Amino acid sequence: MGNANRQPTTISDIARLSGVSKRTVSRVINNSPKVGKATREKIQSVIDELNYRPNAQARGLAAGCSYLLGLIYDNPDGLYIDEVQRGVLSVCRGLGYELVVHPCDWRSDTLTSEAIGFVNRSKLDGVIVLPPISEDNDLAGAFRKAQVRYVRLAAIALDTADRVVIANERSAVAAMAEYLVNLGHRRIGYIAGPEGRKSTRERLEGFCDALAKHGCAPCEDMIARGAYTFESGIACARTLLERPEPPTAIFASNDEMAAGVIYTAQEMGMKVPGDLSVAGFDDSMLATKIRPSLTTIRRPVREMARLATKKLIASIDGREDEARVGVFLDPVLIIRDSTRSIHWWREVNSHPEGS
Amino acid sequence: MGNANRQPTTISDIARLSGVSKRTVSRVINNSPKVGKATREKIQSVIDELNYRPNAQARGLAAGCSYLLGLIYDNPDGLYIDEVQRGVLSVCRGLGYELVVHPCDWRSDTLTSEAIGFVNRSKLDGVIVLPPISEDNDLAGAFRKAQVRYVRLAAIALDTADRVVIANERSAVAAMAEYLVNLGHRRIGYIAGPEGRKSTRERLEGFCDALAKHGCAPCEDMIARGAYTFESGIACARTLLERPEPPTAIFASNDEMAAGVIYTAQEMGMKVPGDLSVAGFDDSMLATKIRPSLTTIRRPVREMARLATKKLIASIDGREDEARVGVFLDPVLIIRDSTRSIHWWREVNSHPEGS
DNA sequence: ATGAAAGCGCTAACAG
DNA sequence: CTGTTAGCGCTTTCAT
Repeated sequence: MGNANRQPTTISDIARLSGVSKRTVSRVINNSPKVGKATREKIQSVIDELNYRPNAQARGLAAGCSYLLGLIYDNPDGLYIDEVQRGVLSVCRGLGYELVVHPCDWRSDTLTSEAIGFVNRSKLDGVIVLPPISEDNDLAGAFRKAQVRYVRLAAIALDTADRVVIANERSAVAAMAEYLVNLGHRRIGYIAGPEGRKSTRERLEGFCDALAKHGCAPCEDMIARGAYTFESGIACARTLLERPEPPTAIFASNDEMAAGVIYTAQEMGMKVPGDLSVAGFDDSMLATKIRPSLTTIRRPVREMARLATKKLIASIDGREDEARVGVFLDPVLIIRDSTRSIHWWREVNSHPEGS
Repeated sequence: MGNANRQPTTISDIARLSGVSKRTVSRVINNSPKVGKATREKIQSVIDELNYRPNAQARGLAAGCSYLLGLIYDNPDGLYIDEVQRGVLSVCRGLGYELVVHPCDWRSDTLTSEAIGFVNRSKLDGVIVLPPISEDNDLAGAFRKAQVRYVRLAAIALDTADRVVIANERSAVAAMAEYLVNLGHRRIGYIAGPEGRKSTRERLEGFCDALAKHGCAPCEDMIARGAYTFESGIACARTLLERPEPPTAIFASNDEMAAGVIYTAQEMGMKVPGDLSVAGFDDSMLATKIRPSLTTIRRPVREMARLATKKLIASIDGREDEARVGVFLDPVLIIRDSTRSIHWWREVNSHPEGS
């Protein structure tokens, strides 16, 4: 009160008003243990009273860091991005980090140099990389060479434990396969994502392996290749359903395509789930807003983002051991109205007999 | 070549290697005109050769800026957020600015102090504020008092021209009203958003005024109050459709609620658009993925974000006149399959007779 | 047109 | 436990 100065408070003000040196104030700011209790409290009270906040630029310049994290992605799914950002920020809060976002073009030849430039320009302390860019090992290599800390979100183990957080999609799709088999389905269609992504293969293999394990011949001609779009879901559904022996269930590897499948089936006069069970992947906003609501798989996106951020900050702080804990997170199978037992009126026993 | 040093190049390196002082290098970096042509070229060549990039932290600390913009919002719609971010970044690119994101809680009592803290901590050069927080005049006032530059995205003119970009929602909903009237509808239901937001009122008034202008008694008992959710759309639709004289068309003030209306109508055995026309607002991803596809209104979100960013940076650069140009952007009416003439088999003449 | 020198606000040896 | 003293890399008066 009184000196309502326009100039923001600095560490020198705090030092002067507390009757100590800047060094000691600095210690309090940085939670150094080597400060007397009384001194610390005195300083803290002055800090609180003036609502002092250290200047991150100056801090960074002196300490060689920025308290800035970066988020690098080329993913058209705004909901996924938003979810990740909120997860990241939920752990940044209180740790004093801020998040700088960087959507970019996966296919650009300058992806790597741009990414490095992004990090250097703002002196980012670390970056989190989202799929599908996270699958780019060249980029990861460039980061390592440039001494840029990073953590990737992925579906498979493509880096060391301190640099990756993995949604165990293989086990998730396996659970889906089992679920469908237990519902009595034997002819099960699969709509894959675009080629070239590792997670596409991971989901497909995981699904087929699980089917095989349950005695269903791996689904060779029951596989269609989509593009993660509604329209491609329609096209693939048509292909699958026009076969002489059409599937009784279709698992599309994302919700948009699954929505396309339901639409197509209904257009063709089939009832979902009566004549055809349909399942998706993502638990997107679509899942509960189409009829029937969609059985799907939900990745713990926000949790993954939180974990990735914790790892990254642990690594920045030099707590390398902590940066290594926790890698795999399990997606969960969400059963809604688009799937049904093939003989639902008979009450199928759904206990798996093997294992 | 040769001195592949791990230390990043600094301005001093450039100065030494070019045989000039740091001051002159600084002039070149900042495009000062007062540098001899020969000197400039010499320095530039050294800069290029070493691929030197000035340290943004140091630059900011010395110059009192950060080349960082902030984005403040409390909006659950991830797609909207993502769209805005991409818009903002598309103009940041090349101007050397980065974007720091800050989702927060609208209702928190500490919203203002947190927002100011956010800006001060990272010494942001300016912030863009999204609805509904952008409607908070206390926050805006606090920003002005704290000398924080900002631009708000909004639906009404709640600030000076250099501080706001407006989607003309009033004219957009008026166009929708006109469209529905021209289809022959007279009993038109309206599902409003939650109270307390100015844009809620703006849309409602704009719609009713337009109806009145076309001779439809303003829709008093045809108005239901939703919450921008699918479920609330269902509830409101039920209310509206169970009236003795149900509407022949319903305009829901966002797509989610419109989807709920379509769902409910179909549940009740009505055909959309045969028995009931339905329209939404947002052109969300839902719009093309439900059946029938949704007639709706699309705001130029990305364009608004771009314009807001241009204004903000113009203001930062002191080009105040430039910061004032362009305020209103027009949403567009998108006609799909969920609306139809009330007498569609008769070929209604859709030319408005007034005007 | 160019340079010398004083900081921006903070951290970090290195004493004491 | 606390203070002194240099910088971090850049901008910016003020001279020349």
